[in-house]
Amino acid sequence: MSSNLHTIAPTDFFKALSDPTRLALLALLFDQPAQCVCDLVNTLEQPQPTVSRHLGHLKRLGIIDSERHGTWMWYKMSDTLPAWCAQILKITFANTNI
Amino acid sequence: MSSNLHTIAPTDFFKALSDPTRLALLALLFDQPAQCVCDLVNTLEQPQPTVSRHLGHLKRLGIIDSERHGTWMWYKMSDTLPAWCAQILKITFANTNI
DNA sequence: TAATTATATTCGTTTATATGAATATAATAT
DNA sequence: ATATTATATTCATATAAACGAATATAATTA
Repeated sequence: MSSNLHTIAPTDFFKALSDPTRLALLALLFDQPAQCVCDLVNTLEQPQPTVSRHLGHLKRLGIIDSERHGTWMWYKMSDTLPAWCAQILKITFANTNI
Repeated sequence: MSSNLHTIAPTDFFKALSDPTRLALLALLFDQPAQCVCDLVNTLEQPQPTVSRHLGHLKRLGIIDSERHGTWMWYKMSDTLPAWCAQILKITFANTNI
């Protein structure tokens, strides 16, 4: 057996998406393979601790994953993200201006 | 011209969906034509002021509409709810246990 | 008009969330 | 070992959300 999908409560998922910084982070990670924190900080023009905390929030929920490469931490969408979560993100980014 | 779709910020929409009571209210209203507050209170077994406040929240955002019939207030999904919002609700209720 | 039923709002308080500033940790290079 | 770079965490505080209890409003009926 391989990818057991992570479960996530809908209210937790929606709360994660209700913060502008977190939603912007997900928009950046959704199409790209992976990005390090410093790139995300540069793109969003938000303080590094702010970005780091929000990434931690998304990771604890199982929405994103991280992988260390030297001093860099690369973040990407979780491989085990439930399909309905991915569908919602896709619809959101296709239909709104984040 | 007819139904101008209401616009709604994604973060506001997701925040609305992040509360269990509000999400349960939307699940009840999503398939049914309309329901009065007392029915929603009975179904959810939550205090009337709590339900009323959450309905007010959803209405201010343009997610639901209300219509008075005598002393009863009937609530239903907004006719001008953006399509992407409706899609997200559909996916959510089809894939999770609210 | 008074009483009743249905719904909405206010008030005070609690709990949760987000943030800036500072600091800690972790890996790498010198 | 020290310095540097990248990232995470802590602390204190500010802001927002949610709730129970009480009260107000609105329509209806007697």
